[in-house]
Amino acid sequence: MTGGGAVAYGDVGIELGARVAAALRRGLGVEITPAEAVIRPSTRDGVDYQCNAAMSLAKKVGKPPREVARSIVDNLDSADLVATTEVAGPGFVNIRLSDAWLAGRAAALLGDDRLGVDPVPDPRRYALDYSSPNVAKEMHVGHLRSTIIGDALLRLLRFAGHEVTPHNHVGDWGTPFGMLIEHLLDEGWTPDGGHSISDLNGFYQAARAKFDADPVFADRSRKRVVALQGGDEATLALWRRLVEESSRHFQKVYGMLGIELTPEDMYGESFYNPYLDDTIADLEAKGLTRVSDGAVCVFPPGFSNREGEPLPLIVRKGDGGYGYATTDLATARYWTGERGMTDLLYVVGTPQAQHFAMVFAASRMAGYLTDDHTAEHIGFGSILGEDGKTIRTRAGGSVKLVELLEDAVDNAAKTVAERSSLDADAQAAVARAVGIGAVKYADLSNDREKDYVFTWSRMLAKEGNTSVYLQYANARCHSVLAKSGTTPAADTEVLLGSPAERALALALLRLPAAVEAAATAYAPHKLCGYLYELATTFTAFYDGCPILKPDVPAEVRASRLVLTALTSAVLTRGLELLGIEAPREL
RNA sequence: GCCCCUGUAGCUCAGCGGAUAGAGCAGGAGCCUUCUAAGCUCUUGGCCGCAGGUUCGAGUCCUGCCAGGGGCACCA
Repeated sequence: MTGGGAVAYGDVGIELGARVAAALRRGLGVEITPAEAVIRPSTRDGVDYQCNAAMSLAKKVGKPPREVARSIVDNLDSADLVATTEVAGPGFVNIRLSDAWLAGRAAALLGDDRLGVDPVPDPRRYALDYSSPNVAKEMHVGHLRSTIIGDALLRLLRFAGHEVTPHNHVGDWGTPFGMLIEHLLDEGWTPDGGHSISDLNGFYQAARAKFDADPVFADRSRKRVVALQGGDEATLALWRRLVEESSRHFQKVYGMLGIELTPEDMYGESFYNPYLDDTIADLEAKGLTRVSDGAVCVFPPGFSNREGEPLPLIVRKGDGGYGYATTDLATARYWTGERGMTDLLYVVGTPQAQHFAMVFAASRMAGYLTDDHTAEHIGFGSILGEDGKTIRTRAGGSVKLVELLEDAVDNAAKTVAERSSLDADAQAAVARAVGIGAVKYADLSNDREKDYVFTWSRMLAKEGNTSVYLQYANARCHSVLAKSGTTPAADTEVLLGSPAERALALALLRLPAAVEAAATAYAPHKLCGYLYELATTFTAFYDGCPILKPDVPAEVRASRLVLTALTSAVLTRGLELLGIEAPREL
């Protein structure tokens, strides 16, 4: 018996939970789900998993917790996978898996592309909003977290078995474009191209400066906004050039970061422009709007302003223009209505929490979100400098993403040059993998909702819980595998003769639980934590269990090579889910 | 004033209502004629902000307080 139904591998905890649930049904006539069996990995010596269900069930069943635990143990039909059980403390059931089952389960992972992770039985259709840079502005550290976290979630959710459509809510519309286009014309641009902007920030700042200093220019700019929004073709042509120019910059950054977003994923503010009037008309038709201080508003219940009065979501401003609330409502309506998505995710900083709460509330009032939909603001904290304040350059400006990434790669290159014996090209590739990986891992390994302090020393750290540690462990795997001159065969028997081997097999089987935890909580750091544990477990194995030494028996050597190959496969897959490269050699 | 988030080792952080709260960094002591020392082993270091409550059991849930951050009508 290896689990029930379609579940071929899955999570060991769920498997054990199912056995415990059966035992409770058999022994005490109690019905619980496998999850309610509260199976947790144990940190105690000689114990692999513990079941904590007995204590909470005691009252319901009317028996002392230890007696419930005793009943679980006595009725457990698990001779195939459990070696020993014991009732301990107030009513814990300590479980040690059988070596044979563990070995068999580990061996079965070889050649399994999904490494034991079953696709979710109930796939959802996600629309995932992330990155969201602004046209005509260089990407800065403020965009880093949304981009990295969003991309990791895209990979994680897809691997978990969901359908995910990313959409990049680029800031490509609004009043600033009047001045930007006028400035473009002053610079001699034509709609036909042949121009480029080497310094997007400089371009924006120059336009801004002229707007502030020159009333004539400011006036032209305002007229240009009207022309743009009125659909003037010549103006639109220039606007498109500006968007293209910026898009080139975004793609450069995405390329450096290894982000999967493409120009096809761009659903900028302008995209929703044609939907805005209709959305407002729809809200009005449903009687959800009220004019307040000249603005058309929706008042979702439960929100109040400084004076304790109802807080509006402004759908049409007093001057007739649209705010971001309008766009966000149209966005929700579009992705659920026209694209049939079931779950909307927005990877946007936590300061926007109230805004999204209001947009979701209004979307439910309008029926854009129903009981069949979920909408979630995937908030994240700010990146702080070492002074605990929002990170800035010494000059007080925002830190450019390109420069930050180049610094990270340069720094990695120095270390690579000191330690690597690879040729120059390969070293450059490794430096990119290590440098970019370090930036991403430093971000992803923290709980995304909290602010995190950015320090170069930690971001570029080569020790401890870092991406390099994982990459290094993986490279060691590949090194051994290459030296072995063989490829572990799928039917190789896995032998767990030492605690280190056993611990490694156990760790390898925990990928499904890690993926599930990370995907359901939209929390990549949970996967990071697991991968780091796996890597430390492997390193202990690597340290204590010779693989290729001459005195190692052939069957032990073959088994250890399987464990090594599996470790590499899990690390590589895990890093891929985080969007981090796993070079075969460092 | 109201709402949201955060407070865990010197620092940066994990911690799923469960047993003696874990990592990394920094500090201390060791380990390379041996598969990658970007590594390993050992070690020092905790009134989990404070006070109550719920629970068989609370860092975790509830209430109050303190401290820090953020948000609170036409910028997104």
